[in-house]
Amino acid sequence: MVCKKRLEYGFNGFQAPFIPRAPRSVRRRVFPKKEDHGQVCAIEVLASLAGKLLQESESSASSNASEGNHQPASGRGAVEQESQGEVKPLVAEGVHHGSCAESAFMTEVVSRNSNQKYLGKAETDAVPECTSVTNPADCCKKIDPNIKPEICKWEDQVEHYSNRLAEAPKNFRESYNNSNTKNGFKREQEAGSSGIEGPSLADKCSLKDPLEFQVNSHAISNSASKTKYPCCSKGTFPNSSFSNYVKNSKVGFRDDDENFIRCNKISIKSKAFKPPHRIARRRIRKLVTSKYWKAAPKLKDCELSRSDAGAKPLFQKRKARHSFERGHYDSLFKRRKLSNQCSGLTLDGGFSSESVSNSLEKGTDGNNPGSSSKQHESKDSHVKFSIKSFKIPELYIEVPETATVGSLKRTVMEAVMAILGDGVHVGVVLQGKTVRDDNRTLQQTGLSCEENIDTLGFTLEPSSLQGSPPVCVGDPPSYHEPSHSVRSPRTPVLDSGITDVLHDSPLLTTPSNPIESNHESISSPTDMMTDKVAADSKSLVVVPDRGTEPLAIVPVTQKAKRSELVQRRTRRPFSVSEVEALVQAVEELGTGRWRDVKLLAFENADHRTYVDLKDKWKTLVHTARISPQQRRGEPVPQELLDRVLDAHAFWSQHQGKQQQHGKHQQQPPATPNKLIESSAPQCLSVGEAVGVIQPVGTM
DNA sequence: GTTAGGG
DNA sequence: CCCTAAC
Repeated sequence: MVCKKRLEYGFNGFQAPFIPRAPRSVRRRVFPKKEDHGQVCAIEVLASLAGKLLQESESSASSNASEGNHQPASGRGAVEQESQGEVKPLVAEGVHHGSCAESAFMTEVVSRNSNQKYLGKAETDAVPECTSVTNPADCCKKIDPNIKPEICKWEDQVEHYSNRLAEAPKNFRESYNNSNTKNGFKREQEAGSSGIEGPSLADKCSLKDPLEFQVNSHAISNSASKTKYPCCSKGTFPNSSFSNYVKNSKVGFRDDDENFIRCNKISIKSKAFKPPHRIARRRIRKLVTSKYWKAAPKLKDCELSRSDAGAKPLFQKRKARHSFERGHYDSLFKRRKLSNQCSGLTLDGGFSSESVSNSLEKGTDGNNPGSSSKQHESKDSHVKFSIKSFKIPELYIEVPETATVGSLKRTVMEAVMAILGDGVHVGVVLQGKTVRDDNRTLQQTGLSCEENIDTLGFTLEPSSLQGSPPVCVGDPPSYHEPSHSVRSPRTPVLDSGITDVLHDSPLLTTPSNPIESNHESISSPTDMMTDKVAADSKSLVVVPDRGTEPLAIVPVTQKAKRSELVQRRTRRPFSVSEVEALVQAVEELGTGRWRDVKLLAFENADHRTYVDLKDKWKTLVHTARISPQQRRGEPVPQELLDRVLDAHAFWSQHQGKQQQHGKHQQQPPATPNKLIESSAPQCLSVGEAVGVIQPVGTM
């Protein structure tokens, strides 16, 4: 009996005050091509709001509120939901995650110019754009009509730069290296002169100014990663407001500054573009200090801006990295996988969470914190809902007694993300029945009458639920990335999924964009959620041990293990120049000295470990041996492959490991002719070799 | 911490 | 790329 005693937790739901925004990688799956925007935003709006409320009112009484359990309503932050989402979709989509809901909310509220109280804190955190508009109503007016055209332009722009990026990744690197830190590919130039590179790097460089590039790329990255479009036209914000915006460092939409870059051609140092959302996250970061936090964001940052050239901070702590992205894939996979395996459901069918209770409020705000939702019929016939939180009910997890709290958190997080991973829709339940007709008005539905308040509930429904089996929490086999073929071959730097995002976006059709910058949004949801779970322990209910009951639970030990080991690094195909450098280094140092190879040719490419180089060499050798037709990925010049074979043959037959003997060149069967020409005197001692090469790329 | 090799 | 065994 290896079975350890396990603790089962009935996850009666937890509050999700923050926007459980899934990482892009997931989001793209979550909202693929569908017209989900409206719904998505609805969730975010609601969730965001809930967050606000939660923050303001410490009331925790609602934790386990189940259907019908309504409590006094909070005085602030009611989400106004019009008959049918009007402004919401577009506006919200134009905003960037974290602030999405808020801003959407704000916009809506402001636009209506009513019920200031609803602004509450959100107001200050929300973005200023709309406030810069004299007449709030105008804001929305301007937004809607302009979005389309803006999108188009934006698209063009994105594509434009995307193409430029795609065609000159090395140029960028060079530019970057030349103008910035010492980072870079030491032997880039050397490689370029080897003839393998073809046209000189400089020639191909179409970017005159590195700065410009950075700014632009930044803009691109933002847009690309978001797959969203500007919420306001350039005409919406005067420059002044922009500068203010920057100065004040308010939480806001990144789109805004991007808009300015794009529309007004303002040349600002990239520094000025510290993503507002990052600022926004600050407060979150204060609350959540997870290891995931520290690692992921920075990592991404670097990867994005520095391409594959030396990026110091990269991969320093591989183990510590937690790419939410991957985790999501895992979750997704898990979910799908499990849904087929588990007979017992972990999630209450349909995931319908009566996590949102509600209450109706009359003419005035009750100001009673603690309610999950409130309904209010105001004079202007607006029904107001205040949803304090959504809960995910019926989530069962099981962990060993010896599991750590951290693993518990992760387990819960994974379970939750598995659920949210595919995207959720908001469902409305009235009197126990799901209201499916989206076209009915609240009035028609009976959502405007007090009598029904007690029986009104919002649910989170997996977008892909439709008749799908229940979701289970478990630990599926390791996740495998989709084959590369699925991905755009033009995504050289990161395959973070942006490509897919773009593809999936009904609004942006840019083929690909190697840049991504939405890092911080990647891990935050996780942490927030996990953190929340921990904090709101009330939502965790220990479920009596059910013994043999097949709850489809998987030992957390494995899960934990997986979670902690983080996920795969983003794949980063070697560029030809890198291969060239690798080949040359190996020619000089031989195989078996990967660390030296690394130091020699990839010292500044922190994302390439010596193991990577070794592996690459391995694949290179393999590639060189197979027919060109069987090769995939960026074609490696035959010349290089030849050199690979030569060098490999040479070193493999010369105890390559310690070419120390200095005499190993004594008639190497495959005397690497090229090896000789290539600059690597076979008799060169390590020291010499290094001495010769080291200086080359130093700069 | 490095290497070598299997996965 | 990851993971591990074996230095």
